[in-house]
Amino acid sequence: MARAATTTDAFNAVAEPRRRQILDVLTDGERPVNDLVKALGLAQPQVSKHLRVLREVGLVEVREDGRRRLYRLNGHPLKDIHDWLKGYERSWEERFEALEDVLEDLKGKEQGDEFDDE
Amino acid sequence: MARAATTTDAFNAVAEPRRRQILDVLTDGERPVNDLVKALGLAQPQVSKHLRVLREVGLVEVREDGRRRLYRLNGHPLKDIHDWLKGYERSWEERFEALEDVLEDLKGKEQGDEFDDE
DNA sequence: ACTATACATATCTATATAGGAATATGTCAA
DNA sequence: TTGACATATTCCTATATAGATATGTATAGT
Repeated sequence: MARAATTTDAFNAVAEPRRRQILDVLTDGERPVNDLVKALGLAQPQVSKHLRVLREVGLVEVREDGRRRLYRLNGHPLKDIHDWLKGYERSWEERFEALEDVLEDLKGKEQGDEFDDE
Repeated sequence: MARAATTTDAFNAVAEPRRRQILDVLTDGERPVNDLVKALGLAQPQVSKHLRVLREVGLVEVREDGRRRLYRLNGHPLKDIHDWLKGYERSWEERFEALEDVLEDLKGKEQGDEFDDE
């Protein structure tokens, strides 16, 4: 199998830095493609393609305005990532590692047989 | 160019669901590879490869214990993702879209010329 | 010395990129 | 209607997967 498609979910979509940049710009509000092209310093077709990916995972929405298309942010899909990270917030906070070490000692050296029921 | 390597950063590493699963299991503490294999229901070589990716981005650390290798979580690299998401938390909260619509109206219909200085 | 166990690595294959370049589509303006 | 402008799509290519399979390496037990 190959890697999951970038359009699979928000996780895959925002793994690409350019796409995060696009979302960052859209934080300030609706923008036409041309603004994004200028902001990213990338060629227009590439920006359009990134926008397609973002659209497919629902991270942006489009609105037509004459010959321009105004893109706007929709953060909802990002909630999945945020929710997943919830369980890890402790793991990068100060003193977490020290705490872990203490727990480790208390627990009594070794383990790792919790799944041996097969 | 191709897609960025999975080992580029935490964003790319955790885009793969299996790797998130591995981290989830490690939340409960250090585990030997075999436990992860059983927990994921995946073949051992695949698990080892996922662990390699996680090791390369610093999301896990290893400790030798006889013929086993005990893997433990290191959440630090996840902070980058969390930090990036900080700027978006408002965007998925209740009533955000309604708020946006109001702001849009107040602002006066169209815009999109903030980058025309070229 | 054997053999089983635990884990890593190498090899193969199909697939989906990201960017570049060219082109298509649609809209506005004179 | 002709042309400039805004955006999307198509085609091309190099590359890195994820899983499957086979094999390598080290440690433990007898």
